[in-house]
Amino acid sequence: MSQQQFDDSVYDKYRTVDDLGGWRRTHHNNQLSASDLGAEVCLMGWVQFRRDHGGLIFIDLRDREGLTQVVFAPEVNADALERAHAIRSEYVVAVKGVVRERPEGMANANLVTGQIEVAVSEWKLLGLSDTPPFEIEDRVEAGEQHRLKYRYLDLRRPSLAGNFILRHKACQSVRRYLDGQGFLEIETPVLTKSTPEGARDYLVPSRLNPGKFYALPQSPQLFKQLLMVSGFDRYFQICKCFRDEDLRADRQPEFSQIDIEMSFVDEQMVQDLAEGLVQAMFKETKGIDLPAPFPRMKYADAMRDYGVDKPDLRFELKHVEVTDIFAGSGFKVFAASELVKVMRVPGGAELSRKEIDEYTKFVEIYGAKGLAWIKVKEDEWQSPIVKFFSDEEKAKLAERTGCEPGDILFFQAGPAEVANAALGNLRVKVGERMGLIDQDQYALVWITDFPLLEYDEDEKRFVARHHPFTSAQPGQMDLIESDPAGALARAYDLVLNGYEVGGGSIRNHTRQAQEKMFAALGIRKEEAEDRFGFLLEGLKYGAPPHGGIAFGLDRLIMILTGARSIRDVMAFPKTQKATCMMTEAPGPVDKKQLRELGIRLRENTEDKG
RNA sequence: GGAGCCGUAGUUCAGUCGGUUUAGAACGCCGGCCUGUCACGCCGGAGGUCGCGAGUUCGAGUCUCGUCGGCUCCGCCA
Repeated sequence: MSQQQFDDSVYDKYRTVDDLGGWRRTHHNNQLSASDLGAEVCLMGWVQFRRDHGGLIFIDLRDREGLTQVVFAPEVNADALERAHAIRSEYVVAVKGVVRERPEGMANANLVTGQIEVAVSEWKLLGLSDTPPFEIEDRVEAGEQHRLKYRYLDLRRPSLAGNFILRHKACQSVRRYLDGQGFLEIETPVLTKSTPEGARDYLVPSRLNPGKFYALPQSPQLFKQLLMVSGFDRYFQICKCFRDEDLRADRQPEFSQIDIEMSFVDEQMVQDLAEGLVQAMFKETKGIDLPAPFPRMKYADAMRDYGVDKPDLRFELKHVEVTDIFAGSGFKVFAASELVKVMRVPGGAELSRKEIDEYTKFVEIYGAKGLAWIKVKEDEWQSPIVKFFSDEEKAKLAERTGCEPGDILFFQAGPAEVANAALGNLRVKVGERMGLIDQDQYALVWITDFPLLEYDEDEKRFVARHHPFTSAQPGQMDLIESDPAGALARAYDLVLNGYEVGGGSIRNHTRQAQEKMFAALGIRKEEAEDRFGFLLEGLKYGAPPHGGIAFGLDRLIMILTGARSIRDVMAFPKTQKATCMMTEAPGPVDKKQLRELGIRLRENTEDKG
């Protein structure tokens, strides 16, 4: 018999109750201390551990707050002890008893309640439990497959439960802070209109309008802008957003956003507000005082120094551009490249050949052809490529990088996009390897001055880098036509430890500017009217200058809790194939439902009913 | 759309070059003993479609192909 079994008779035998019988819980399991000695208390919770000594039984009783040891002793109630032999892991019990000090030397320093125990005078079995499919403990991590199928059990683990307690506190701090700043919390529709520009939409068929579909919002962007036209002045919402794209450790198809929009503001005002919000969140969840203002970095500088637009500033390892040094070099690989960058890693000469080979494989993921390197030794440069360099090139390289014996230099050469991505991501990997990352540090930075547009090779047109409602920087509106790639946006991202945790912009608040933007994106007038007509219409009637920001709540909580995945801060997350292991969503639907919606499935598509 | 890692007892894993018995360990589970444990301890026990399907081979947990599932990443994510 692998699983413990029980039937209805167990309820009778151990006197399971159907209700509380008037019992009232007096404390959570983290609350009792030496100051409660002698108090008569009633605790309820789940059985974490049972230590049955025959004549004496200890149970660690768990609830979401913590553990308390309760003891069944014959001198207190022999009958209660006798019945307690049947208690098993995860049974739900209620106990009544007196708080008493543990015997001399028996305190448990690992437990908040370790000074005391509750001597059980009476207890009730409130619920039985099968043996759980995995042990509900922080020490043992079950496979994700099991954890997601039995998510409600996984959520009992203190570390995971703690993530949600922190998440709750963070949300409350946001609401308190924004309320104090004069914001109104207003809800926007979840059933809305598909505006296929950007991510794929989740579609919802309309029964009353056969052949037509709602879309779930990728963000409440247009609604919040129109709330500014309404005159609400300052709006926020903690809302679900939906994007039908592939998943990552930090990306789920439905996720939560702290969505903010403000009227009569510029970039500085939105950023000031955002900094105050993040400060409040850190203070109230972790007790951390973040210094403000957060540093600013231009997009172009981030790309130049770090190769990515979301640099992890907990450590240095800046890139150095050396394209010019090798412009006419005899080393053709470098000479012919659009961009040549070097990353000096202090002390990196200790890296083994095996590690360098792994890094080479790593950068190939980003399209790099290879990974050139130089180990700087006292009297020589050890490297497979240095023999191709002239003395002048070597001298300039040494001067530009400031390299010293014991360092390693990593090179990337190629198209700028590839070289940046490869060396930028390698930077993080090497930073971890060299122990440069302080896990307790929170490095925030605003990335500003993004390009407004970028060329999309697949669509053969320019697309908005942020979104099409972002305004161009003052005086740059005309660039949209003359030099689309050169125009800068009034957009800003907030980056925390290498994660984009927020992004926003000042919007186009005139119809003219917005129409010009659509034109630059190759969206015809009729098309713009069809898709965004309600926005353009709204902008006709006195739209105030406005802008805002949206924070990725899940990512923020992930970083605050130190979770490795966004899934660990979402109660019921989806798998990489966007399915739910617990409910088995998405699932087939009845033919009747489809008929009502006017939808017919392809012959080979699975259905039922 | 693509690349990589993984799938063996309820769970977490080990399983060497394809060959030694009945595929192991730990935890959990079941039974017994136990009055100061706290991941209690001691004794005993049960528990396996090696994800699934083909193939190679005298012989497959191990090799090959396919397939399903989980994870990480590239593309994608205004």
